[in-house]
Amino acid sequence: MARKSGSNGEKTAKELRKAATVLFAKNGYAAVSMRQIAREVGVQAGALYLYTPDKQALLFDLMDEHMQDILQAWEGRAQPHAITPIERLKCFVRFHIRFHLPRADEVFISYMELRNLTPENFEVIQSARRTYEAILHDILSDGQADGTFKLVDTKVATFAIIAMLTGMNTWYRGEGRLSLDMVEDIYLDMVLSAAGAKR
Amino acid sequence: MARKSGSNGEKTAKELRKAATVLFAKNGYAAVSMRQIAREVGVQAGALYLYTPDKQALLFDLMDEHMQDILQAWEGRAQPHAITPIERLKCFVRFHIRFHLPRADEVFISYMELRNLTPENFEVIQSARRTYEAILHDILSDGQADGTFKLVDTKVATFAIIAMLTGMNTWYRGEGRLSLDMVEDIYLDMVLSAAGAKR
DNA sequence: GTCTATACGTCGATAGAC
DNA sequence: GTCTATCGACGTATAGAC
Repeated sequence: MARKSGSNGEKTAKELRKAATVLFAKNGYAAVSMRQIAREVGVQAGALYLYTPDKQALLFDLMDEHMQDILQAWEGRAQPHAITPIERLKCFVRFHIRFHLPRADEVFISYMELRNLTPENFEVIQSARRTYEAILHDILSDGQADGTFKLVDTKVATFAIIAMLTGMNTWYRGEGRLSLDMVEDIYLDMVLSAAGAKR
Repeated sequence: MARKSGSNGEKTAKELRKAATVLFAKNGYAAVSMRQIAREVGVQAGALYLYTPDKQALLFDLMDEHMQDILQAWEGRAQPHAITPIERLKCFVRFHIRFHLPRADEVFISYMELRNLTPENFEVIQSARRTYEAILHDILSDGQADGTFKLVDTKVATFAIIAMLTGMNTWYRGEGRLSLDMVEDIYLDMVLSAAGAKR
């Protein structure tokens, strides 16, 4: 990375976020130093403090932005109001996969670095996560009520389905034998079956 | 923790492993210092190096022992040879849940601290994990072959089911509204349905 | 906006007394 | 088997020059 000169504030701010995301995901928040991040950005460590009050705020901002992005992306998705629970569930599964897969680093951080947040910051992120889980839970509850789904417990099913879907990030790489469309169909099939819906 | 005097080697060794497990799980390997661990054990930091050559070996030993424990527990489980794929799958799900739930710290470490292993140590742990995943994959393949299961892809299903089951560790606490037996039944139901098996 | 220099603490690991 | 003392490196964060 070459040194910069002159005014680069906006660009540096963006590069800082990107470098921190990559390094935190790869090595973990606690194992990454501000000096490492600065080296990646191409500035000295002290200059980073023009863009973040401290390292903790940097982590929190990355996680908070990620959670806000998810919720906003869901609100503004293409299909605003599917009719049946089964269509809504399909819509959710596709959304989850398509949103999470291209953001492997952000997803990884948001799951792995929860324990490195201060209690106050932790609560904010957890609250956003609960909001997201509630989206799926509402779908399952509605489908359960009208007989579309046959679940023993909708709350457990919410956790199970999200864990199953997010787990894809740990193994899927675009270069493998399966295209994104194929994987999407495979997970759709398993989720609908797990929910007790006929296909 | 009270100070010790006299010969306590064996006891200290065990306490070291326990303290490291708890602290690594709670705060992360990189964020925990040898001094913290020593304080928990009740000795000075230097004394820890009688029991481990360095911090990395300590992490690896914990993870390796955990993986070996899983594999040995599976080999020596009560039901040595179930007949049908469906019974074998039920057996696996019950085993996974019953083994992982009481070992929340070890499971957490084994998933979260992979990136803090040296490449050589990482390969050892990954190999053990693949061995474990192959157990489930064999069951799914056999059931697929004889028509018991209806899966689009048994490899993806292996990842999906393990992620779903292990995800339980992130939310289940014994004090909630659901007993272990109930949760086991809920997950059994979802796994069998996801595999396309009739109940 | 970025640099250099630095304060000050803590880290992993070792040496040698007991 | 454990202690105290210590080494050299590195951590976050700040101050002040340019």
